[in-house]
Amino acid sequence: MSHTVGVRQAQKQKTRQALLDAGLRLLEEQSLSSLGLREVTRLVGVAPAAFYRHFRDMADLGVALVEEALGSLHVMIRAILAEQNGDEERIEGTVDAVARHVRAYPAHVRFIARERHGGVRPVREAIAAELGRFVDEVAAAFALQLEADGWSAEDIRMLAGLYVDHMVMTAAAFLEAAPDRSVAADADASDDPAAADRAASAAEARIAATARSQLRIISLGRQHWRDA
Amino acid sequence: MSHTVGVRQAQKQKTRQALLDAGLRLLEEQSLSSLGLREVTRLVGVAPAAFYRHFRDMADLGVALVEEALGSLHVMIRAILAEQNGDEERIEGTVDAVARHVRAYPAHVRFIARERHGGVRPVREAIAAELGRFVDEVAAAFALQLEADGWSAEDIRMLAGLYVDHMVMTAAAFLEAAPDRSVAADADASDDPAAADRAASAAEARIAATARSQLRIISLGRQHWRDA
DNA sequence: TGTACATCAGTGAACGCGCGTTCACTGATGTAC
DNA sequence: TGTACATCAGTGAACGCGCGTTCACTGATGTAC
Repeated sequence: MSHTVGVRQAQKQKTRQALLDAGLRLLEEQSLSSLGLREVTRLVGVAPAAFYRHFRDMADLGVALVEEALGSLHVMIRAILAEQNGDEERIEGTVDAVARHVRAYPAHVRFIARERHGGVRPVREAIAAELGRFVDEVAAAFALQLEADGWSAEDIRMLAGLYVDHMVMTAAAFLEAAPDRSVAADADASDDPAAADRAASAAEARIAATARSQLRIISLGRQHWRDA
Repeated sequence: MSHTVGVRQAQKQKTRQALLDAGLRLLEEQSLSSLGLREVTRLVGVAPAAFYRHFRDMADLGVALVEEALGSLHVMIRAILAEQNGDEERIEGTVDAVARHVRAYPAHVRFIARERHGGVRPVREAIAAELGRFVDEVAAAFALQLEADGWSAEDIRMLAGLYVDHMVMTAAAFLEAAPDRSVAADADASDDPAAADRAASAAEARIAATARSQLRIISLGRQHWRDA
């Protein structure tokens, strides 16, 4: 046990993570291109110059956040793809998993939705690359059953893309339904927080129902693809 | 002809439009929450304080841009919905219309894609409201044929939402394929601009083919919806 | 184990700069008679 | 038509402020012997 990783290195990692956490928190209410270095270091409680020991600039921190955010999503995707039930069960499982993921990591999901088309090129590219890997993964899982049905590799990827895009859109929709606790007075309810929660749950249920129906449409289309 | 609108009012409109144009141009490479008032007035060639004669702040200018950007889209949507050909023709017409729209108004499309989940709440809300109106319009057009087939209003809206979301995603994809002329040295080609154009066209054709296939999947799903 | 030196994460002060906002103003346009 | 006054889009100077970046530094941790 004499050589864990070194006290110094461990402390450095802790500071780095604190910077990422602070950045992610501040990004709930603004976009990356307007996030300030001093804002982040102030929230962590370190000197502004300390930032440079960990990141070249804000774009660099953003790319690190992409990896953090989409790494956890890979875990989720694999769990969904592992389910080998019927179509309806897989649809329910997918929408539930997305809903749970958004509840568990709202800030990460918001960050990805916001910066996917945001103003910082390296971050956009990192997200696009990561989502592309996603599509590959989903396509590989689909290939097992669809190749036997005569699907081309290109069509399988097309279908996988549709699924992944739909998941991202559904995640973003769930996010909009979640109550925004950072705002003192909200317009969409009285100042009763329980009522706001109930309204948010109802909105969530509606989004989930819509997402399931849309996945059913896509699933039906997939089943009849080779007939056409 | 003695009373056009008044010289003063016409001049004011011209300045307002110049501010919107300058803002939109600057937003091609950054997001609204980092766009500066002085940046915009500098590009137009007026004093910073002149901004306040037209907009309360940048969020206000952003909301005005939403109306400008999505107003022109309504025209496009109506044209697509007016086509009364077969499924395959409507799919081709839709994808072509999206491609043409992105070519004609790249900056507007980029702005909507970027700020749809961006860091400025009033702008997000304006975009959501406008896209909602879109969904209504598409749903109304679908209702004509689908109600007769036994579809519920809720399911029609669900399907319309899927179409609109797919169109927005396709538009964003076309945008990424377009050559970025603002960057001096681009990584994805030699410094031969014609080669870059050819690469962009190929990417565009690939995106269009994928989008058409995805619309076919959705269309097939729609046809078999009531069987299930 | 103890000592002498190297490393390097984080400090704190300083810098020049561009920002948003305010204000009293100017002078062309509009209006009343 | 001409005159006297009102309106108001745009000016330009000023303000205080927080920003990103640099630099020589400190002192705890790591390493060699």
